[in-house]
Amino acid sequence: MKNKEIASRFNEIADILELRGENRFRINAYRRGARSVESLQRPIEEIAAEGALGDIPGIGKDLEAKIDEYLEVGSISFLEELRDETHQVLLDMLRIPGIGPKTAVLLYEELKLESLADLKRAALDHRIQGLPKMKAKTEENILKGIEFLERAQGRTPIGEAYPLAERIISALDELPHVTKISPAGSLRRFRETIGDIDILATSRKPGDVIEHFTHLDVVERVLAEGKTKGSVITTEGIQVDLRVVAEASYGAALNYFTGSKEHNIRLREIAIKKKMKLNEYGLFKKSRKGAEKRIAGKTEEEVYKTLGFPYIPPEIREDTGEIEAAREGTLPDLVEMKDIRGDLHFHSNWSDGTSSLTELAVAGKAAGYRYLIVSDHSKSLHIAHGLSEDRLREQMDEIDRINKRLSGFKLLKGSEVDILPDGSLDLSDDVLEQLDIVIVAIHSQFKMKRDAMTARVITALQNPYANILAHPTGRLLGSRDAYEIDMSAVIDAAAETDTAIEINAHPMRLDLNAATARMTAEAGVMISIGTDAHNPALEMRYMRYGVYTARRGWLSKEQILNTKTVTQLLRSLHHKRKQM
DNA sequence: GCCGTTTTCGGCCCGACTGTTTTCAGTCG
Repeated sequence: MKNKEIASRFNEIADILELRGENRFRINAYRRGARSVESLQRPIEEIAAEGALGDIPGIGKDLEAKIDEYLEVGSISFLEELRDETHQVLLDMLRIPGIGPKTAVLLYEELKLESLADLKRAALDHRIQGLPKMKAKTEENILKGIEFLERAQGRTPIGEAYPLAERIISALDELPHVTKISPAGSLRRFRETIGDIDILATSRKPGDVIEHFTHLDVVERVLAEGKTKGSVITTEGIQVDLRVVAEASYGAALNYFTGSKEHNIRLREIAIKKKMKLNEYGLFKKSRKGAEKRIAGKTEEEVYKTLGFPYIPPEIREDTGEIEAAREGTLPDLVEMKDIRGDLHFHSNWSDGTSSLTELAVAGKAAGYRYLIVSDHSKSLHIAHGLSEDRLREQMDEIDRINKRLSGFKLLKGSEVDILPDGSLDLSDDVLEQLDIVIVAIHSQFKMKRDAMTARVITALQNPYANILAHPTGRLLGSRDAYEIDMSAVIDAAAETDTAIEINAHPMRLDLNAATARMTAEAGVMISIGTDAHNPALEMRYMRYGVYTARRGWLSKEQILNTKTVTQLLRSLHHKRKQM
């Protein structure tokens, strides 16, 4: 799948054109094309093969030819020429916060830079102040920008960002004159990683709120402090932006600051066609005399309604079809936390978890669940004290004993069985047959060739007892890439063999991711959400990241295994055993 | 460079904050 490669090349073209001061609309066309290609739900090679590149929004004749060229020869000659004429340090400088194309070119030409190290040295030697429009402050900001770049590598996982945002929000919420406060941005859309944390509030005294915010304990450095907007870096190195708006604008502002940018642009374009104007202060209509009147803005619902749409939930505001679905009245009824009846991936202290079976039952019941699976590792996974077949039988007896003492709640007998390199399972069919639910997953030999890995997983799915494929791509956010595997083939096999695929809710996994989960469910495969918790006190709450990933994948509760009752769940899973 | 209920040319999302300026360009989201 070359979507990302092509998107990044279009963005690079845009960057270079911007450095050269080209027409900004031409630049924007490349950026729009890049976004469009990156957000495609399927491999661009497939679309090219169908001759349907021109149907992608933002892709016209020119960009289509460049995509074809890249797919055929692996490069784009136009970009190669641009690269030949552009020094790398110019592109490097664009990654420094505060430096845009104009400043980059000026610094490059005046200082004869060869690298970012040169720029840092120039700043330290005070050779930047004195250049046109550059003084001591500019120099200081450039140094800070370089430091930020060196320190803050990449984005923050939502599992870190969300709790931090909640702490800041609850601290600000205590202020007497803060009336409303909410997360916004990619955090509210529950993206798996967050660039910076956006928070929106309403207050009669916006300046006081901003001032309080910039003096919170978690603040290490203040980047900006205005009348309605404050921006800080926390001690963890995460940027947090706070905006304070008036009550009458809250809905419009929440919509604006939640994004995505692509979604917002679509909404604004629609507003313009309806002779309206949408900004963060509201939705406005122009009178004949040219005066503007606010016709919506207090709530998001009001903004969408006045534009002629139903409410679109934040998690799907990515311009991947939600505007069209809203127009046609076919928006999905997204799964919610309250629909979840149980956790379908959990470890006890029989393998590498921290808690006893009884403690699991107590925690599950306290969380309001009706069931919770015990899915300890199987024998091959020595490092996690995987259970032998005898130990697993003992555990099943113990679960039976505990269940007799419970009412309205059930521990399910499960196992997270290793998929061995040849695709066979680590436990015999005799034992698997006695389990309520069999999870299969890969924990070894990650570096197999793509075809072999795909065949390995498909073989496992063909076992009549395999119910759920867990963390199917093996990726760990920020530390390990997905292994080489053809997910389209795996999804097809799951559909054929009546096997579910997991959204692993652990915030460092989120595997399946939202886009693949959407593809999977569209193929008619059931999705299971499991926290993979090893410590209930800390990790059970990860369920929300799984549910929000499902929402980002457009899933309704009918497509999620663990919204079913125990009876429905076991009946649907055991259907496969009878079939095969 | 793309696009069309403004349709093959002439538009293209919009405003806050900063740092340098005396009225604004650059950057960011």
